[in-house]
Amino acid sequence: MTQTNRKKSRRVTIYEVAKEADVSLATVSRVINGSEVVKEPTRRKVEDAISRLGYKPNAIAQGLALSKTTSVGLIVPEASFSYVGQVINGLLDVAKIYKYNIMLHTINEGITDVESIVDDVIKSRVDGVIVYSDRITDRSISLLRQYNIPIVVISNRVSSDNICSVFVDIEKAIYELCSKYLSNGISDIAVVGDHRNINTTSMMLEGARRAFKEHDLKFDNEIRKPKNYHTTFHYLKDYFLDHKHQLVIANRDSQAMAVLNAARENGIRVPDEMEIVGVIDTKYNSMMRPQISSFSIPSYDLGAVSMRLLTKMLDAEEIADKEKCLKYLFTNRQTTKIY
Amino acid sequence: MTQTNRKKSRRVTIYEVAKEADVSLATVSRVINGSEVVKEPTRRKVEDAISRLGYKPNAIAQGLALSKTTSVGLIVPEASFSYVGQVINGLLDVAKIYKYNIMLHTINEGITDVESIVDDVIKSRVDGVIVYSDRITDRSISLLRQYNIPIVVISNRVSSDNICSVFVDIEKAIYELCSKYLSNGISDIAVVGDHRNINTTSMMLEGARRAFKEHDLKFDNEIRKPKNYHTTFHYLKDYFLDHKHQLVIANRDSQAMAVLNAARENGIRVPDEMEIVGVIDTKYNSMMRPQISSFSIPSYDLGAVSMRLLTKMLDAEEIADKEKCLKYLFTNRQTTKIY
DNA sequence: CTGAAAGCGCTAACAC
DNA sequence: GTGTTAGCGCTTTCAG
Repeated sequence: MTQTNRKKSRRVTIYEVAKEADVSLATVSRVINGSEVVKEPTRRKVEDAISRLGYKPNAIAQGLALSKTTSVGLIVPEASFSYVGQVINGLLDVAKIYKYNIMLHTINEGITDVESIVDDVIKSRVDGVIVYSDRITDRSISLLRQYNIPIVVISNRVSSDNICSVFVDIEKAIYELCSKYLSNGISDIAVVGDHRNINTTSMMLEGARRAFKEHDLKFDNEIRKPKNYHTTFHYLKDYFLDHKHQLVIANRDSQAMAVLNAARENGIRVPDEMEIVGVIDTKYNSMMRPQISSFSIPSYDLGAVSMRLLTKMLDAEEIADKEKCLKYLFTNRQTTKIY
Repeated sequence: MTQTNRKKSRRVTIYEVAKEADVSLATVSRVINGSEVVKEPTRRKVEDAISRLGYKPNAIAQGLALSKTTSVGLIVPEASFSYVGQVINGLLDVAKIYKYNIMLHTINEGITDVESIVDDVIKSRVDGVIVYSDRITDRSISLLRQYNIPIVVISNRVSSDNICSVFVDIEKAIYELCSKYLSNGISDIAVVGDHRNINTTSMMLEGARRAFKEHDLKFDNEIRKPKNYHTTFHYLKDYFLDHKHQLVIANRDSQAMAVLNAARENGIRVPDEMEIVGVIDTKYNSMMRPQISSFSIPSYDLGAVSMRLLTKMLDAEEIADKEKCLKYLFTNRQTTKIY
């Protein structure tokens, strides 16, 4: 680090570099943008000046000049970070590769209304937006679209002019699961509703209904329960007093855990008397005893693929498939006996 | 929404608003910045034009003009999002209030070196930075400081010219815990090392050592184990074959769970034969059976307080205490009998 | 109270 | 190859 001590604070600009290197600012610009036309000696002079001065291009000024910020907005639901975290990790890794920055926004029900987030997003002039929300309001999407900004929606199947989506076919997952159980003569199946993810819940229910219908049965075992773990747990403890399903399907890991704990504390043996399957897989599933069987939604990939898709949209590349459906697996652990 | 349909894409600028309202752009600027000096009728004209055109100020241009972006950089370690998520939530809520945007960066060991992140941060010209990392390199901090950008460090006690920090006194927490146990005649205490958080680990060890020293004992029971849950779990299962501590203290929730599972699967009764305490508390602690006793580090507050502190630094307000130590609590659950 | 004009730091034609 | 210059959209003196 042989950096001259500049006086307090003053950020060094392209002008100063130009003067230091005794060239015009255009040349400096060419160098920092890797233009091929600069002659080698000139380039060296400039690069020397840059490192001598510790110059870093001002992305804001670049953004203004290019009408391009190389940053994308990310909107995620608050709180449920253990799962969303994986999505974000995938997203950031890819963003890094393509040199995009991420502006993070969270939706917390009630407190931050979506409108105000969309407002911030628009003002910040990001090049694109990735929304991970179970229930995007058409309202906010259309607001975003008015500004003609490319959007990728995660976990919701939608697409149109400037919108792509990446998701997992939960309906099919649950359909297959239920079918398998029904074929084995097990038909007392319940699905735990997830208020924070209404859309996912309804996909789960649809999958169950379809499977039941094919077996000439009717599915109507949605356990509608309160919001978070504690209330869910207590609700279920009560509920299981007079409901003993053979299979219970839950969305998030914490819900599956609540089911498991409530069942066992009511003396219901898992998996002998009741089997449990989670949809979302986090590391906690295998830390429980018994370990909870679950689908493994590829959360990291959900993020990575979304970001990659967005970069394509931003480069105006041709997109073969605007609705990308990712594969899931089923991981059989200790709360199931049939699989 | 009575918004005229503008042609594709063209973002409306302050000039267009000015023309539409038949005033100068300076006046429009005054209006959007809430300047008091604009006469009411003029203001109305402008506001009408703004909503008619659906104008949103370009934050990038504002940023350039003001040399101020109203956005802050956030640097967090990758992955461990279930805990970090809470910190981020707190941070975002406060950021929202003070109208700051967050640019999210993650450090993933090996892949993204800190230098390149610092580089991005500087280029993006954020007004300030919040770093949540157990082990900030002095190198990167000093780089940031060269650019004279205010920094808040979470979970590490540091402060200087442009740096503040917010943390929890883990050393004291462990000291108190150990003291209590030692006073009760329990001295076979072990601390599980956390490779991802070396600094935290060393604070834990120091606390233990101090307590032991006061009882004229010497502490040297650090369980040095591999990185993630699975290997930790297997390592511990082996380890517990010939080590049966009376109290085991672990940092993250997943580690405490690994300890619990490994112990029980080796036939060690918890808490009768072995007690377990976690440092970080997440909802998963109380989903385990037995529920894991732990300190509750106020993660949300860690984020919220940090952001608030940063806003003060950015407003050049006087900061009474540059090193903010947050309170913790101990939550007694089912893996301890003494507390 | 409002308008004109000079930047903020950089890019991209367009000259030379 | 390299320099000149006109913006990108907004804020802020400084006049009037």
